[in-house]
Amino acid sequence: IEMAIETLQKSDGLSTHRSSLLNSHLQWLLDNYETAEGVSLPRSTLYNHYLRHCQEHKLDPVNAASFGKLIRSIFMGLRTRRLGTRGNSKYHYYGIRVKPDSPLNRLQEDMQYMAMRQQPMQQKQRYKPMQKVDGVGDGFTGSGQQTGTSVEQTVIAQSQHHQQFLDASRVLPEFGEVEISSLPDGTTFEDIKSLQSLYREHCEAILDVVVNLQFSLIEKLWQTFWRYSPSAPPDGTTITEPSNLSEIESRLPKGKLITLCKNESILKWMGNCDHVMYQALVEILIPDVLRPIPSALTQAIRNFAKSLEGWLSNAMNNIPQRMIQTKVAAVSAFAQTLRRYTSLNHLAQAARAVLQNTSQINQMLNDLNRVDFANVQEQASWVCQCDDNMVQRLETDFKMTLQQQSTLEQWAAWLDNVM
Amino acid sequence: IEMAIETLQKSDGLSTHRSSLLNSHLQWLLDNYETAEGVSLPRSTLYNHYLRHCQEHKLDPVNAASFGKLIRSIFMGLRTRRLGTRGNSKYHYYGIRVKPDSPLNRLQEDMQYMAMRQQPMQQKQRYKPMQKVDGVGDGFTGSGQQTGTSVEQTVIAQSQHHQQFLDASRVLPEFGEVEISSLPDGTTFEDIKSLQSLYREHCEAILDVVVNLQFSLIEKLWQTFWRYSPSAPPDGTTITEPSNLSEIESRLPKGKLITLCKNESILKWMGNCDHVMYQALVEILIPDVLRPIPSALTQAIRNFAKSLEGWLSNAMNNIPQRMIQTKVAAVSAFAQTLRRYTSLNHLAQAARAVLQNTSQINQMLNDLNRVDFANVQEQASWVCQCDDNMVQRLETDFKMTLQQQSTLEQWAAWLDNVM
DNA sequence: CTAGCGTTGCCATGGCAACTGGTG
DNA sequence: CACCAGTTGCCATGGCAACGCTAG
Repeated sequence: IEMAIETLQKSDGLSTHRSSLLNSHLQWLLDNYETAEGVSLPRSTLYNHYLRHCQEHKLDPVNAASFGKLIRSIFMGLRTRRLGTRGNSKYHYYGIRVKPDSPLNRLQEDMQYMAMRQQPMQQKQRYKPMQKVDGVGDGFTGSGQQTGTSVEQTVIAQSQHHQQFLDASRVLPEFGEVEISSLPDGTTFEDIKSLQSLYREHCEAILDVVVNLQFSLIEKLWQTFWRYSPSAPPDGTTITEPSNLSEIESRLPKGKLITLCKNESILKWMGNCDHVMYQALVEILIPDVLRPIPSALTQAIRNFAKSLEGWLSNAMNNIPQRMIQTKVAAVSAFAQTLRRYTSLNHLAQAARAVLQNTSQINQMLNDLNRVDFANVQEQASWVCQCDDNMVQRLETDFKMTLQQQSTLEQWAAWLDNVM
Repeated sequence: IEMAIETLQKSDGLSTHRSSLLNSHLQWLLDNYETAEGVSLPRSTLYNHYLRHCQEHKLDPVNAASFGKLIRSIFMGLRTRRLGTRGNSKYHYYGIRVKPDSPLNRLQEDMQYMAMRQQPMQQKQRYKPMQKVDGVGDGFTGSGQQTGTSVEQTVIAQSQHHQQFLDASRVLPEFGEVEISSLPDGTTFEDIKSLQSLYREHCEAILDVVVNLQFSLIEKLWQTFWRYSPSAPPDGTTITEPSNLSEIESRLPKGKLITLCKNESILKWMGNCDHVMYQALVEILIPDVLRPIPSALTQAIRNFAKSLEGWLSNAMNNIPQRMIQTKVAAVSAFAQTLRRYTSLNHLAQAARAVLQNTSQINQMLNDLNRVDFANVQEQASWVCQCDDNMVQRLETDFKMTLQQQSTLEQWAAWLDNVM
């Protein structure tokens, strides 16, 4: 609103000679961001958006520090905060947000990752608590404040955009049948059939929400399936999903479920199912340990992993111990795997950075020596007794050494050899 | 003086429970540094001193930022400056210096380097301008201000400390004889002998000052040898070294020197001598391209290299062109080599840092996985169908992969193989 | 007068330690 | 109450650009 004034003032005061460049950046910033109280945006996010914008428009970007100056000169009164879990704090601009109608809202950094995964979105309406999109980001968006970029929001915006289908029933391998020796007392073969299909659908629903990264919905799914009834109903539990619950209850009453849970064969079968499902989930969340994963997603996954065990054991509070133990053990292993994979992924990214750095330094070295070689050839007569031919051989040799990603020690050996 | 107050106040206000630690650091700081106007100290120097002090006293050091707090709480009113040549600026504390009587004055950071080079010091009094130690740091201590750490000062303090001998005549290889076909007009065989021995001594003197890193003295040496007489004597040239000059003049008059300089054989011979000498100098300055060299020394060497050509051509202003050209070409090549080697050294250090970083990350990875393997073995039954044996084999395999400094790609292959 | 260079202001980012609010 | 974890103040370091001086 009143920023137009600042804008003009700024662009007049500073640019004049390179106004085209600055104005382009400026316009883009004004088009996509606005001041807003109480919200913050990670600096890196903003800067990355800017870098992408520059790349797309073939502008050469300024560095982060200068970009910071620009931002602060446009959006006055920005404060700085450092948010994130302990030891992972990131710098944020506090007092700015992406404009609600900005294309950046659907082109978040996670997009590239989600796009690489071929498998968005579109949930089948199954036994899933109906929940508003903007009511979800409750427990796992970092430390819980509005950072302006919730993974779930992003992803969901995307799913609405892409409208692609992913059929959980196709992704999730078959579960196999219960191999039961004798029916438990008071149950029929039909009940077992019901359990099988119900559990299959339950697992597909879980897979659905995981595909959509709506991790927090899992808790509700579990509670629904395991007929969770809080020992002391805390507040007005607005009868959540009566339809789903009653449908489930009609297909397999809670009593029978509990009976079946005590059966050894059922236990074994469900363990196998979980195994299959969790493997599928890992595949979905981290299809390739080496592929970069946006840190927001990593964080979300780790928080997810942290919550899993608690959710499950809580949801199953009325189920026989044996079953709880089996399933909680499985989910713990799953959580552990998620933690391990995200750690590995993180390390892989770090390692990649370091290696690229190495390459860059080698490249520098190479360049430096290339430049020098002209000179070396002049000096050849006095530096050593070698002729130009020799020097060129050396050069080739050197390049080869570089290309094979030589370690410093190999390089030392090479130098020793030469000098 | 009035800092004792600050001291007590500080140590009372802050420490109380870990007073021993703080007081130790504090006492050391107060013993070795004092506020002083108009001088600055590189922060890294100060911090390195501190680190050494901690190492020697088995105290665990605080990080640079916290150390900064400490310093500023003790020496009030420190300002910060960034000094150094363009692109090489370093942060300094402005308003503090090493106490004149502090042992740090003779134990500067360069010591470790000088100690590694086995070859200090003790100059033979040859045709070298007598110069006071504290009058030397004129042209190459960075940007010339008093940074409190002149390489030359350091080195000389050291030489006085070590009192070791290095005989330039032993380090410098033999020069060989002049192979002359016919004596130039007006010269005798004796003159040639004189030139040979004079030049040999001259070169040994050069080697001496280079060993002592007193680079700025070289100019005077050249001027003396080449009978430099400024076209317009600028100011009261207080008859510098009349003894040396007159001795040289008596052994080989300037006229004969000039005559000899026109002789092709002499030219060739002197070129060879220079070649030998410069190689020796390179050996002395940079005996091992891969060994870390303190940045102050690198900088000094580079400045030295920058000055060389100018000094020589200026000193030889009364000498025949042909000789000047030959010798200036040689010294240029020498300067170029110095530049190249210092660059290489710098890059080597950078590369080493990067590689160590890589190793560290690999180490982390290794640790992480080691921790995990206990867990993995529990999970083995469900994560995959492999038994513990298999897991252990994997672990070994993984370690091997790490040890061979695998690149990320190799590592990727390994992971692919496993997962 | 211009080009080069040291210096410095402003911004970024990151570590540590102190503070603080929620939790067993 | 102790403890944990997010937040923030203070300091470090480093890049870029603007400023001012000096030498050609």
